[in-house]
Amino acid sequence: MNSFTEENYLKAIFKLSSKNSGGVSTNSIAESLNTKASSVTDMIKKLSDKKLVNYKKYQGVNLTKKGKEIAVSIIRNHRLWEVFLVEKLNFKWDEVHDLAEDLEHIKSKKLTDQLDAFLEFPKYDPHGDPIPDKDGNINRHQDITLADLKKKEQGVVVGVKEHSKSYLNYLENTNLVLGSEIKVTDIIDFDKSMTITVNKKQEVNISNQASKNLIIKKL
Amino acid sequence: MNSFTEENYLKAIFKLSSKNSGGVSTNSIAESLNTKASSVTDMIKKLSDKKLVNYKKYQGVNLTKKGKEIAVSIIRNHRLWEVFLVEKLNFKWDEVHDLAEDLEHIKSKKLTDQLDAFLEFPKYDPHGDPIPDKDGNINRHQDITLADLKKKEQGVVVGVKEHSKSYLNYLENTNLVLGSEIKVTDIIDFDKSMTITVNKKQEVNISNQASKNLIIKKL
DNA sequence: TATTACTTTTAGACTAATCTAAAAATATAT
DNA sequence: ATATATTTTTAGATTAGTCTAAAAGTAATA
Repeated sequence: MNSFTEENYLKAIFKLSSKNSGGVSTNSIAESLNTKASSVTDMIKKLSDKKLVNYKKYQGVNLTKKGKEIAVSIIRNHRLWEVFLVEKLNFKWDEVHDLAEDLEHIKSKKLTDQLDAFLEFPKYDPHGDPIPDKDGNINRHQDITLADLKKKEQGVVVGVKEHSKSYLNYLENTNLVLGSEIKVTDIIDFDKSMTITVNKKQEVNISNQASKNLIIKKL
Repeated sequence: MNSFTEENYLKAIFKLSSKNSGGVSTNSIAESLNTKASSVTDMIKKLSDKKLVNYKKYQGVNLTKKGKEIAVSIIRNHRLWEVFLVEKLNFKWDEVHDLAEDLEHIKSKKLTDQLDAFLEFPKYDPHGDPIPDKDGNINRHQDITLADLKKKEQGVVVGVKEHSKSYLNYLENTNLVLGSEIKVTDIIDFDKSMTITVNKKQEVNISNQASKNLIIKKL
């Protein structure tokens, strides 16, 4: 069995390696787990002994098949619990991350699969992140953000790239939730900020930093 | 914040002190947690420093008010999760203990209370154990077991004193589940084994060891 | 290509929780 | 009441995960 800590390392490595190709650096892992590079090196050695990562000194790491399977199953747990918390227990989308961070480590295939069934096999979590199925297949959506849209183009909000409470809160207050329809009415050349219409009624200004993190499906 | 381990000690002490009065002995804690007396002594010192138990060397321990509150809240979590697993996720009553053992340590008052509401404020868990309410009040039921009944007396199953998979399994196969009605038709003097009628149709023989662990409400 | 800067690893120390073995305290029994 | 048995505590080690500081390796730059 693997400890919570080991699982968190695997998850972090999985997320980092889907961003950039090549080996995942010690420093980037340390940063994403709020720990020190030396701790990461120690843990990497341990995971390497367990054949969960491939590792050559100074060359960064990559998950093995087995390591990837574990990472994906934890992500599946995490996202299913988030759906549960929002849909069944009336939590807001900005409140569920930390709890899911704990719940995800409860290891029971049966629990996960029954929860999945109870929730009627959701495909996305409350932030639009795709939920891996029983077999670990992930259904990623296109990586287009609001910032990629041009003047007069339209889209629907399908996800976020940033999960901080403050960002999610801001979005909710602006009615920019999953499913919201957006039309770009203007783009300021200077700072790339946008004026958009939300759900055909509300006019909103949005900074480039905010629009870059909002995943959109073009209409 | 307290570690999972500390919480498990508090829970064990709580359960042991409700059985016998006076200080809970080091050995009994060690036995109930499958650990060694020396480890218990160490942990007791730590809990004592945190003012969660009262401790005098060689005299056993007792929970302080604060320690008791923590223990009760963990038990509340445990039993609510058991209800969830059985009622919503279709687990059997003999499958839920170990999972609840993990889930109980997720510390969020909001999560617990919302779960309670979602389950419509259940009073008992799937084994008939009472669920403490928001304020920690526990609604214990009378401690009469099947073994206390005399010939021709009747009762309803309201709980179990033993939670092992094998015992619960045996009960289920004999239709001795919560709510089953029992009439004692015969008691063998030699070994105190009983012949009983379950739900007015089924005749069953039950050993004293088994009947002593079945909590009954007399009819 | 040498020097500087940055990243990664090693060495050694710390904390939490555990263990074994031995010592100290308490309980039991002749 | 004294010897014996049992329980509890102490002392010292071990393991997982972390840290700081220093050494080693890699990358970037003049």
